[in-house]
Amino acid sequence: MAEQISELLRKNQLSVTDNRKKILELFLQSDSALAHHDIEARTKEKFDRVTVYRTLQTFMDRGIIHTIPTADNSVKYALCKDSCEQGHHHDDHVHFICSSCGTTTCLEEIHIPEIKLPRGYKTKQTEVVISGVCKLCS
Amino acid sequence: MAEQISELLRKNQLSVTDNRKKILELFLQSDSALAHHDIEARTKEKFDRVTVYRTLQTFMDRGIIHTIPTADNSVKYALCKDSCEQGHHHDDHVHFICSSCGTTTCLEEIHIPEIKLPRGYKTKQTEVVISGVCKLCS
DNA sequence: ATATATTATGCAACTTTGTTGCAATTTTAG
DNA sequence: CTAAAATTGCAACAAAGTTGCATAATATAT
Repeated sequence: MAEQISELLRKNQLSVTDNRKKILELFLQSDSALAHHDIEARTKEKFDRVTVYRTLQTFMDRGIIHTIPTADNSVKYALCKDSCEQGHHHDDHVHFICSSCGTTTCLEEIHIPEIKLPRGYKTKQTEVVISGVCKLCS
Repeated sequence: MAEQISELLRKNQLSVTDNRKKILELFLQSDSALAHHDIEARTKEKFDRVTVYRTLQTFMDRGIIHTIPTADNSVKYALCKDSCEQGHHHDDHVHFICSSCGTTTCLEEIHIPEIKLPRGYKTKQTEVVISGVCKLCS
C-alpha cells in the first residue's frame, strides 16, 4: 500500500511527506468518511493540528478527497476511490449517514437523479445526503 | 405580524419573549436561510450570543425551523412557512445555494425524488442541496 | 391585579475549532 | 550532495460553541 500512496501523491504533484502518507493511509483503511476531528485524533501524537487542516485543504484542492455536508455542522471528508484512480474528480453519488452507528459512507453505485428547477435557476452541483439505518446496523 | 409571531410561539408552547419574537421576525422577513452568524449580527445589540444559540435550539426542537446542510461547515436555518403554519414539520423540499449571491433558499415547490438504496439500507430522510446560480443572479 | 412558580436570559468562564505568520525542517531537483 | 522549493511546527490569535448559576422576565393561579 505504501507504494500506492506515494504514487497517488506524485500523480497529484505533491511532495511525498510522512504526514500526507499517514492521512491518505487513514482514508484508504477506512470504509467510511472521516471528520477532521477523527483524523486529528488518530495523528496527533505525530503531527500538528495545523498541518492536518492544511493537508485536508490541499487534498481538497487536488480533488483527492471531497466533502460530505451534514446537518449538524460537522463536515466529513472521503476519498472517492474510483475518481481518484482516474486522477480527476466526479462526485455524483449519494452519501449515506447511519443514525445508528454514526458512520457516513459514499454509495458510489447510487447516482443522483436529475432534478428540474424552476425557470431561471442553473444547477452546478447536486448533493444528496440520505440518513437512515445502514446495511450493517439493520 | 406581531400577533402572528406571538401566535406561533404559543402554538408551540413557548413563552413569548422579546428575544424569540425578534428572531422569528428575522426569519419571517428574510426570504433566504440564515446562519447563526447572521442572526447574532442582527440581534447582538439586544441579546446575548448564548441566548441566540439556545433559541435556535429550542426552535429546532419544536420544529419551527430546520437546518440546511452545506459543504463548508456553515449550517443555515430556515423557517418552512407552510410546515410551520400547520404546526408540524415536513422538510421534503430541495434547498438551493446560489454561488453568486451566496443566499440559501428553500424551493418548497420542488419535492425530493425517491432514491432506491441497496438492499439492507433503510431511508429515514433525504436531503437535497443544489448549488448553482439563482433566479435573481442569472 | 398581584404574588408565586416557572421559564428564559445574561454573564463569566471555559472548550473546541479554525486561521495566520514565521522560523525550522524536510523534500525535491540538479 | 547541495541548493532551492515546499512543508511543517509553533505561538499567538480569532471565532464558534458550551455550561452553571444568579438575575430577570413571563406565565399561572388565585
